[in-house]
Amino acid sequence: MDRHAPLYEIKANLFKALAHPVRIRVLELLTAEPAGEVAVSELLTATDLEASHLSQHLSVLRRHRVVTSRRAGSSVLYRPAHPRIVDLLLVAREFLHDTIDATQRQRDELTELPALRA
Amino acid sequence: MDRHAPLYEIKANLFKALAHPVRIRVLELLTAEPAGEVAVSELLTATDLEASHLSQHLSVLRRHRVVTSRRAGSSVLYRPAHPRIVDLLLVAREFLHDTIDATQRQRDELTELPALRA
DNA sequence: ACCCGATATGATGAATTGCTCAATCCATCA
DNA sequence: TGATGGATTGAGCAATTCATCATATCGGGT
Repeated sequence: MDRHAPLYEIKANLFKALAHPVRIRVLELLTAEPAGEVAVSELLTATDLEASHLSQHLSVLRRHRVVTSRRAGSSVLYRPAHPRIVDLLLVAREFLHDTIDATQRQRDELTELPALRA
Repeated sequence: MDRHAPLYEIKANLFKALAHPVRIRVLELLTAEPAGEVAVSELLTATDLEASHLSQHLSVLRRHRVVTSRRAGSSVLYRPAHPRIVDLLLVAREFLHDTIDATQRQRDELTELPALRA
């Protein structure tokens, strides 16, 4: 991969790997599963994507070692490659929760004050 | 921003905001500072970028509420907008630490075994 | 061996993002 | 107010990433 690049570049690449709605969706499906493993076929029905399209995103996640896969007969099972990946999603969620709340409050104030003036 | 999009899309956008080496570098400078605040001028000398270039990246970080800024006289100070942002970088670092270690070991094995055969 | 369902890869044009340069804004100080 | 240093914004082109389609691979069953 890019192991010989400066650390901030490697880190940026990791975030790049996560920077797509389909890939986030896949990761959330993987982390939601108690078994920890999900078959491509399940991802396919859950996301309603074209097979090759999903496969390309899975390939990105694999290339960045965010997930690992193993064959089980004719199907392929994916799982998060490391517990920290799950953590990243959780921390992101906490951040967004607080941030969206704050901007919501801000918006509420903005839409409320003019009303009081009327 | 994009508050009315599905959550996985919002999350992807957050990671997009982090998905660039310059922005990672800036965030690391911000989180390294015990004062918690760093002036644009300092970022400028630390990163050795063109002012407008840095400014564009700061703008991305602001737009996604990853950092906040305030004016102090003629200069502008930036800081991480939320403790979770710092956490994201730390978790990413842990993940990369483990992952790079693992691939390094793998590579070592690969380069070692052929040698033994000779 | 052949076929079939499941998954992965490769190539192409479309869309997004990043970089460079010029222009603008904003605060300070003379 | 005019000039100056610090920071931001906007426009145009280059580079990257995405979606779609066609093709290829891999296992399992016949």
